[in-house]
Amino acid sequence: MLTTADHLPRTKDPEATRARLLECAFEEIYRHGYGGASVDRILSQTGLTKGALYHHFGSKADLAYAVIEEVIGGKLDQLWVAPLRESDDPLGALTDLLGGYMTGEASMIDLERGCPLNNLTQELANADEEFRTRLLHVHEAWRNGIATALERGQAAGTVRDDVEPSATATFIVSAIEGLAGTAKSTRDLPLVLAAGGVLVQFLESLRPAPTTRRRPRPKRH
Amino acid sequence: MLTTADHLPRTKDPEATRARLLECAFEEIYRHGYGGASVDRILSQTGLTKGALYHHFGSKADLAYAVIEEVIGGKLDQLWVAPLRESDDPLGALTDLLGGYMTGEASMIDLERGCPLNNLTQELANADEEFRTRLLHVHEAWRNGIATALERGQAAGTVRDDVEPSATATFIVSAIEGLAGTAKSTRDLPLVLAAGGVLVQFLESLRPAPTTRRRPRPKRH
Amino acid sequence: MLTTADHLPRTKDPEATRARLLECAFEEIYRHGYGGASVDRILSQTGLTKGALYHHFGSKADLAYAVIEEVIGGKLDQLWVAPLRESDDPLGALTDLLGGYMTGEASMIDLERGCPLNNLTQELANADEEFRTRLLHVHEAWRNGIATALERGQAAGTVRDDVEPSATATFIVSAIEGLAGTAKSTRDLPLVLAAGGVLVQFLESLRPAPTTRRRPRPKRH
Amino acid sequence: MLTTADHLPRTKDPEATRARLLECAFEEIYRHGYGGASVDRILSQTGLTKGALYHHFGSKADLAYAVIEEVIGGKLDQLWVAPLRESDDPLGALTDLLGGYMTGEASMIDLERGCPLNNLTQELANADEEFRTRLLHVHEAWRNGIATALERGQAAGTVRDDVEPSATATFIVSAIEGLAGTAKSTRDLPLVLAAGGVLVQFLESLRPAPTTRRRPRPKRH
DNA sequence: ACATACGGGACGGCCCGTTAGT
DNA sequence: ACTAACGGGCCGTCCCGTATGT
Repeated sequence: MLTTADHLPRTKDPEATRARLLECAFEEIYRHGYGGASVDRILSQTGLTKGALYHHFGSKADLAYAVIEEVIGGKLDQLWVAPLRESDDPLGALTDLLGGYMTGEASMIDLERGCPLNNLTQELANADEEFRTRLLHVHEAWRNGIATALERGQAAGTVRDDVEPSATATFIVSAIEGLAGTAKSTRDLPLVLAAGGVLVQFLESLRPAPTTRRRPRPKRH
Repeated sequence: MLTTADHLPRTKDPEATRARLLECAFEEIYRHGYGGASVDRILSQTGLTKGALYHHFGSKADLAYAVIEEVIGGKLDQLWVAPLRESDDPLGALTDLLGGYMTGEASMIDLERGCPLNNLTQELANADEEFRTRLLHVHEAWRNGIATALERGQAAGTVRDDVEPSATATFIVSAIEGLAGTAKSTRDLPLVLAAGGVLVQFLESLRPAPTTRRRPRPKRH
Repeated sequence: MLTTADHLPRTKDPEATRARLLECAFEEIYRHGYGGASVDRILSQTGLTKGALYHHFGSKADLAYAVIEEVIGGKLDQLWVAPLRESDDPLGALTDLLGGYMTGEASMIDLERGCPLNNLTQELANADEEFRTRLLHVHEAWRNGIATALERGQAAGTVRDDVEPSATATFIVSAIEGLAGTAKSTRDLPLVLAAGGVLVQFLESLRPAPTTRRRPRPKRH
Repeated sequence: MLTTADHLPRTKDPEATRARLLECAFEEIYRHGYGGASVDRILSQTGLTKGALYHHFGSKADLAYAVIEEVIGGKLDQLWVAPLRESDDPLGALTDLLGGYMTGEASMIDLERGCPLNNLTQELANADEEFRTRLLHVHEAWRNGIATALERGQAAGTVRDDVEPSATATFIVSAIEGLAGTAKSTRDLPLVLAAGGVLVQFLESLRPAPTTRRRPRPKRH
């Protein structure tokens, strides 16, 4: 019998259990969708059993709600919203994010499985009002993050004044989700990159026309 | 007109039976997705039984394959591809289609249920290779239709020469699908219309710069 | 239109159709048992359809009845009963048949699939009285064939007089069927041959004790 | 004896539930074969539901595997193998077993339904390799039990030395199974008893020839 | 906090047989 | 004599949730 060492994942560590359930549930739902996700499969992967799950979450739906808000919402904020908060050049920042995520590995959107947010939205938005609300909040956070950044860009002079932040942000988000869907169905990376290039061109077109003087090309770290 | 009304659902009319199955299956899948679609529900709505379905289609998957190729592919061609085939001004035609479908009733994309093609793509593209292939073909027909129209527009002088038809067509399709997804989750028609307006602006930006003379604004029927 | 040549398997040749159905049905039932036999599979192998089958046979059971009586009964008579009819030395004849069939290829009993008669008996004898009756008739024909041959052997002096023909014939048939079952489960040909050798020894033990003179070893063609 | 009668079917008694499922499944399969056995019928007889079965056994096949190994294997060992283990006179012991089981009620082989082991072997041996393996193990246990007993008999002088234990045991098992099949199809008890008498005669013929003294007729309990 | 046993329902597959038609 | 469309039912699988126990 050990005297201490009680900080390790002991048999009873509700916080860690909950986190493991959330993570595995996210993976399962990402792969198979909500309807296709199997509670038993999640359990067998976590090594837990029914009792544990239904202790932490009231139902499969409750589990999915938490996945949407905590896991997906968290990842989206970290990947797409937070980077914009610090920049005065939202268009450049978005271009960087697009470039990084489409080619890189740290993206929420992978080529084969699409965007988890988009996947769930397509599957559940019109089936269950509760789901739609939660998904909507995540979407709104995304749109608002971009819209706010665009406004800040306008204040900083890196975005044209005649750009409507809300509509444009909505369009940008829609385009990104659409590209993710295209990636998922085609699995044709060059094609998606080319289409992403068109999006970047669109973003560039939102910059103020270069004055006769110098253009205030902002820094991109 | 024939004296005997032989076009009515006679006791044995395999063609009509098949068509009814396809139509009901499309509705069911549109509403609940493929996984959530219930064969029994389709049957009870058509008034047919298992035997009939199993005679015309080997499985639920076969039924869905036919829905994708015949129903969805057919509607998409009719709504989005055919109208472009006759026009030399693809940007104007697309603008009209967007305007008509987003506000109108004849669209494949309704506000609450999204785009059936996109729905199925999100659900099945990475789960089943067979499905992905069929969905891909429909997607390609759409993209190719737009790309070809853009090329024709370039030849006719209504589209800038530096536009890459394939990448741009892919982007346009992605944006449309993305807008449909946004519509589905927000159900906020004004917001979607505004974002659609941004897409229209983008399309306009693909027109050749007006020469010193006047631009040959093409007719829009 | 041909003037003659009407003896070829024309599109309508009920006799040939019936025969094809019987043969395919035998194969299917042999492989999968009666319950596991699929009418549709039989049909697809014959190239015929439901209508043809149910024209010739009233039901799946009727088809199986005909298989039992005509196909199985026929083969059994040809393989096990007819050869005994011409011999005055049933023990020698049975030994030859055993040797030939167990090693040879012309047997009704193949190593992997067992004896079709036995298979059906095990499956159906206690489930359906109608089946039991038909199977019983075939069994009786077999037993009677051997019993009669034993009696003839007794008259000819090649079989001991204290042998009870009926009981002994029943035992012999049982042992053969049992060996077939063992073959089916073990697929161990040497083992089955060895056990068959024991049966042959048993048969030899039924010969009259050799008199002081010479034994009348009968001819085996 | 415990004060609390905890051996009664409490609300949760997985062992008893499993046993009930096995017993009912054995009966159902005995009556209808594996293919004809209905899971729902088993459930309705046990009073349990799908969930319980699926918890204890992964599938209908898994249930049948357990029936073969535990129920049939157990009964066979108890009825045919164990009694031989204590005897130095296997031929006498087998004769007793044959006599007792063929007329008695405690037999695994009843007149109408045949031997459950044989039934399953005929139905499944060539259809499913997994089944064949399990059935083979039970068969082998039976054959080995008799073969070992014959060897012990040879050592004790109750069995002729020129008897090949393995081949003879295989033949005996085959003959018993064959008789069971005959019983099933004829339902003619006198006939089967007479044929069984022939088997007994064969067994007697395996005894050593009586020496000039008297044969040490062994005790039969 | 977590495990095991179990309830109960719904779904897709498949199959046998009939009927309308040729 | 034979085809093809269709009826209608049953089966095994699987799944989510609860109840009981520790």
